Amino acid sequence: MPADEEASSGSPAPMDLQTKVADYWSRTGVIERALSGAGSGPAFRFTEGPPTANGRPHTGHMMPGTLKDVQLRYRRMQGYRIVTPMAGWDCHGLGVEIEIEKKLGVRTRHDIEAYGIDRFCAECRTSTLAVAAAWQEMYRRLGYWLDYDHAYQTMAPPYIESVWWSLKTLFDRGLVEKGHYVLPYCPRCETTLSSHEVAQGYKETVDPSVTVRFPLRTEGGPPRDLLVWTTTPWTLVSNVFVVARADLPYAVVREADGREVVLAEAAIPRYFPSPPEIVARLTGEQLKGLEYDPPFPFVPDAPGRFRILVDDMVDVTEGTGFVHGAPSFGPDDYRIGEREKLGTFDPLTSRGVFTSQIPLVENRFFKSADPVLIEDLERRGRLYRHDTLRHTYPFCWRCGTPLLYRAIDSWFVRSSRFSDAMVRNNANVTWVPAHVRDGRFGNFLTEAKDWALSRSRYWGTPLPVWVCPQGHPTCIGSYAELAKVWGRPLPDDFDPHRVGVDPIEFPCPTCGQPAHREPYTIDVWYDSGSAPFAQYHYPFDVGTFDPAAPLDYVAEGIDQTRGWFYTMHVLATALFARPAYRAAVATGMGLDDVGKKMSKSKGNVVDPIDILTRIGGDAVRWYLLNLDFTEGVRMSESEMRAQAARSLGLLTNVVAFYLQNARADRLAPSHEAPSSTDLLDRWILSRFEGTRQRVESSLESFDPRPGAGALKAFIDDLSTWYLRRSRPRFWAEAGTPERAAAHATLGYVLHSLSRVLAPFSPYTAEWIAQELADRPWAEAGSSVHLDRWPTPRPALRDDMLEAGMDELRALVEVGRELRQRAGVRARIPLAELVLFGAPSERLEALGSEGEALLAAELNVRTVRWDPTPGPDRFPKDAWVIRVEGDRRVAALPRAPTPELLEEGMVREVLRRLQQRRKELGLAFTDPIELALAAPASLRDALERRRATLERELLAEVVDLVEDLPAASPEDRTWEVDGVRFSARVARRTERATPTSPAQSPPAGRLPRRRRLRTARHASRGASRRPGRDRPSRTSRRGSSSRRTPPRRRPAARAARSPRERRRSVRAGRPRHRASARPRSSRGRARAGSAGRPRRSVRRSHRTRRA
RNA sequence: GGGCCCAUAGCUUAGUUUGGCUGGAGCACCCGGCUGAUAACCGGGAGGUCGCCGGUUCAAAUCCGGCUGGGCCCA
Repeated sequence: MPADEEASSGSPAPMDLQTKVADYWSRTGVIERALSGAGSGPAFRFTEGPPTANGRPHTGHMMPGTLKDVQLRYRRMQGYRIVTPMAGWDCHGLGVEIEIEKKLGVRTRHDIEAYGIDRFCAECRTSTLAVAAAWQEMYRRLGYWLDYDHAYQTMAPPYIESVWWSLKTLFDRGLVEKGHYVLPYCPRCETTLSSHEVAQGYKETVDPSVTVRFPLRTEGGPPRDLLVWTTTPWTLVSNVFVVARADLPYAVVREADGREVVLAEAAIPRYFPSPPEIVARLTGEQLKGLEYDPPFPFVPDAPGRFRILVDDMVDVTEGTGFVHGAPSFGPDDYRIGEREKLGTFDPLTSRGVFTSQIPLVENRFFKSADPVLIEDLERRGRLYRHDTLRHTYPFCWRCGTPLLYRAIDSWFVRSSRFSDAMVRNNANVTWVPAHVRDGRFGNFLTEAKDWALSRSRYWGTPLPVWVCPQGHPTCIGSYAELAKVWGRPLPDDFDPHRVGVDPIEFPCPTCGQPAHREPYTIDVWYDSGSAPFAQYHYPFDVGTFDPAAPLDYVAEGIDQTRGWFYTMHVLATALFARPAYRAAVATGMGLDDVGKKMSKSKGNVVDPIDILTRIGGDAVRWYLLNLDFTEGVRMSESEMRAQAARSLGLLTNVVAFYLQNARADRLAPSHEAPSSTDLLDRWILSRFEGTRQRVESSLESFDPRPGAGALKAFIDDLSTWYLRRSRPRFWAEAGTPERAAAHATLGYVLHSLSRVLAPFSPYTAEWIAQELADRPWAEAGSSVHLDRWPTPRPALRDDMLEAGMDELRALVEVGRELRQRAGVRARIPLAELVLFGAPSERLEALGSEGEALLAAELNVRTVRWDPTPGPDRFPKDAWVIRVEGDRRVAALPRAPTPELLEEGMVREVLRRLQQRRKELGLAFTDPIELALAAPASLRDALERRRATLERELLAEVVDLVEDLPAASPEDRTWEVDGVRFSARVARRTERATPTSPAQSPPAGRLPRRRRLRTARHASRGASRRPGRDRPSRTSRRGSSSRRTPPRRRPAARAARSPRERRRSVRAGRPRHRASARPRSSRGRARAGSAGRPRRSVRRSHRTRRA
C-alpha cells in the first residue's frame, strides 16, 4: 500500500500534495478557467517578458516567474481582468543563428550565403521553439500560470508587421535614420555585435603599451612633443586629433637632450622616477587648438585636423593626459570628430586587413600591424616608451578574434533626441527596489545614446527600408503597403523574413528608380521591446490593446534595465508618449548554493526543473518570497526544503488536525467570521485579519516580502500557540458551545487563510481549500484560485488583545524559566503562580480567561497577582525571582504539596507507559494487560487513580504488585525522582469479536485517487463518533464532570501505523501481523465505535460505495 | 577602468529612511522539557569585532569618506 494513502488523512508528503493538486487542476481545467478571466473587473495590464526561445531556463528565472505569478493571482482574486496572461517567445537573433551554424558546420557569412539564406532561416525557424517545452515545464511546476497555447512569437508574421508599423511610425517622425556609428565589430564574422555579446567576450590579454611623441608645430623655441599613450598602435595610422582635458594641469618638462615633452602633471610619476625640471605649467584649455605633426603621414591633411581638442573623456589614472583620436575606431573619438566635423579615416577592409592606403602594412591583419608600426615609429625617433600591458580586451565570443570598434554604416533609433521625455516618463514609475528608478535605470535614460538598430545578419526581423540608387529611403509599415508599392499582391505564403522580402524591388516613390531593401535585420531587443503592442498585432488588430495605457506591472531580472525594461520604455515613449509600465520589479540574479554566479565553466549550474521535481513549486516559491529578492538569489535546495517544512508543513499539520477533529461536527468552514467570545478565538481572528491586511498592502505595493513574512509569522502563531492551547476545546463534548466555537473559528481561519496564501503557495492553498470544501476534489472543479480575496473585516482587529497576548506569552516564558531553574518538570502541577506587581492594562483586558490560559500552559492551579512592590517583600519560600520589564516580578511557591507531587508522579508513570505502548507498535485502540511493580507509596497513588490508568491506557487488566513475576525481556524499569517502577505491557489477545463482512475486504483495488477520497470521507465519519460516544464511556467509568477528550485520535493513529508496524516487525513481534484478522476490527469491537481506527472505517465506507 | 546595489551569528534575516533600550528572530548546534497534529512542539544555553579603516557626534549597525569582498550593468 502506498505510503501516501496512509498519509492522506494527516499531512501529505509535499510532493504528493503537489502531484495531487496538479492532477486536480489538469483534470478539471481550473487553469484555463482562471486564465480566461471572464471577470468584468478593471483591466490589469501585463506582458510576459519573452524568454529567448533557444536558451534553456536556469534557476535565476524562477525568481521573476514567482513574483509575476504572485501578483497575477492576487489581482485575479481582487477581481481584475489580466490583460493578458499570454506567454511569449523571443525567437530571433544571433543566438539561434549560432546554433544553426554549429549544426551546419559553417563559420562565416560567406558560408551562410553560399548555403542559402532561405535554407538557413528555415533551419533557424525549426529550431526556435525547441526549448520552449523546457520553459513551460519549469513554469508549470513552479505554478506560474500563463496561456502557453496562445503564446506570442516574435517571428510570427503579424508580430513582425506590428514591428514594421512601429518602425515606420518612428521613421516618419525622423527618429529612425541611417548613419555612421562606432560599433563593436568582428572582422572574421564580418558583423557588428550586440553589447551583450561583447560583454561575454572580455578576456585578459597582453597588448603593447606605447607612448609616442607628437611634435607640436611650434615656432621658435626648443622642440616640444606631446606625449600620447595608446594600447592600440594600429589606430595611430588613422589619427586625426589629440584630446586634452580643459581643467587638467599639464606640465612642460625639459629632458636631458634639451627637448621638451608635455604631459599631465598627474602623469609625471609614471614617466619620471625623480621629479623632472618643469619649465611651464598649462591647463588643457591653454593647449587647445595647438597643431602637431601626426604620427604617420597617411591621413590627408584637412582644416581642423591634427590639433589639440578638449573633452571630458580624458582620464588621468593611466596614460599621459593626452588621448589620441581616431574617429573611425572609437565611440568617443567618433563623437568628438563629428562635433568638430573632422571626418573619418578607415583604412581597413571588412575583414580587418589594411588596404593599400597604408603601404607600410598593406594586407596585414589589424592586430599584427602593431609591431611593424612600432618599429617604424622607433626608427623615426617618435617612440618615447614601449611597454606591454596586461588588461581585459573584447574578443569575439564565438571565434575568439579580437574585436575592434569601428565606424560603420548603421541604422539607428535617435533615442538620444527624446531622452528628456524618457526621463519624464520614468519619473512616476514605481520601481522595486526603488533606487533603480533614479539610479541605474534613470542614469541610463539621462545618458541615452542612439540605439544601433541594424545587424548584418539573417535570422531576424528585416529592416523594412528600401533605398534607391539616389539614396531615397522608403520605410514600409505594413504588408498591405508593401504590396501596394510593389504593385502586386504578396504571395499567400508570404514570409516577412529575408527570404520573403529581399527579392522585392519597387520603384522609388521619390524618383522612380528601383529601390532595394537595406540588407539588415534589426536588433532582437527591438522585437521584445515591441511586445506590449506587437503581441496583439496592433494597430492592425486593436483587440485589448490601449495605446494610452501603460502596463500595470512587469518584473524581470535586474540585467534587463539595459534590456527589455529599456527597450519597452524607449518604444512606449517614442510611439505613445507615455511610460511603458506603472510598476517594474527588478530581481537579483540566480546564484549557486554558496552564493557564486552560476556558469558552465564552474560546473555549478543547477537545472531548475530538477529542483522543482524534487521539492515542488511551493517550496521554491516560499523560499524565494522570503528572501530579499533584490539581491543575488542563492539557490539552496536544502534551505528551500527546510523553510517549506517550517511553514507549509506546519500548516498542513494544522489542517490535518482540523480535518480529524473539527470536521467531526460537519461544520462547513464559513466565509462569515464566527462571533466566538473565547479569548484564543478572538485573538487568532484578530491576528488573521491583521495578516490579511499586511499581505494585501504588500501585494498592492508590488513587494511581496512583507506579506510573506506576515504569513510565516501567522502560521507559526496559529500552530504553536492558538492550536496548541485550544486543543482541549476541540475535544470537548460534541454540541457544546466551546467546541462549536473552536471549530467555527479554526474553520474560518483556515478557509480564509487558504485564500490569502493562494498567491504565494498555490499548491498548498489549493490542497487546504479542497480538503475543507463541501465536496472535496470535486470534478466540478472549484478552486481557491477562482475565488475572491477575503473581504476585509476590520472589526475583527483588536490591538489591545494582541498586545495583551504578547505580554501573556512573555509571562509564560518567565514561568517556564522558573520551572526549569527550580527543576520542577511541567508535568508536576503546582498550586499557585504568584505574579508580583500589577497586570498592565493590556493584560488586564484578557480577564480571567487570560489567567486561565496562563495557568493551563504553566500547569498551575491558580494565578494570583500580588501588588506588593519591591523584592524585599518576596515570600521566603519563592523559588526564583525574576524582574521583568517595568518592575514586574514573578515568583512561584516552593514545594508542590504531596498531593500534587503524587499527581505528577502518576502522570510520569502514564507517560512512560504510553511510550511503551508506542514502542510495542500497539494501535491506540489495542487493549492491554498491564502489570506494574512499584513501591508501596506509588502503588497506593496508582490504586487511587486506577480508573484514570485504565481509561488512558486502555488497560483492561491492571495488576499492581511489588515485584513482577518471572522476569521477561519485555519488562521495562524506570526511575523518576528516585522512585523505581517496572512494567510489563502486553497486548490483550482474546475477546476478538467476529468481524462483520463489510469491514474486511482487502484494500488496494481502487485507483489511488478514489481511495484517497474515500479515505477523506471516512475520516469525517469516523471522527464524528467520539464526541457522541465518549460521554457514555466516561460516565460508565464514573468520571467527574471534567471533559475528557477521546483517548486517541483515530485518524492520527492510522497515519502513524505503517511505521509502527515496521517497528514491531523489526522488534520481533510478528504475531500482530500474523493475525488473520485486521487488528482494527478487534479494536472496533473492543472500543465500540469510539476508538475505531480509520483504516477499517475506510474499508467499510468503500464497501458501501461498491 | 566607470556607474548602481549589497555586506548583521554556520544559514535565512529584522533593525539602517528619521543616530539613542542590553542588536531582535527562525533554522542548525548543546542542555532540559513535552508528546492524543508528533520526521512536530516548548523552555534554556552557546554563538555577533553589525565586512575593514577612518571621520562626525554626548552617543554610530544606522550619517559621511576610504578600503575589501560580492552582484548587475557599462567599458
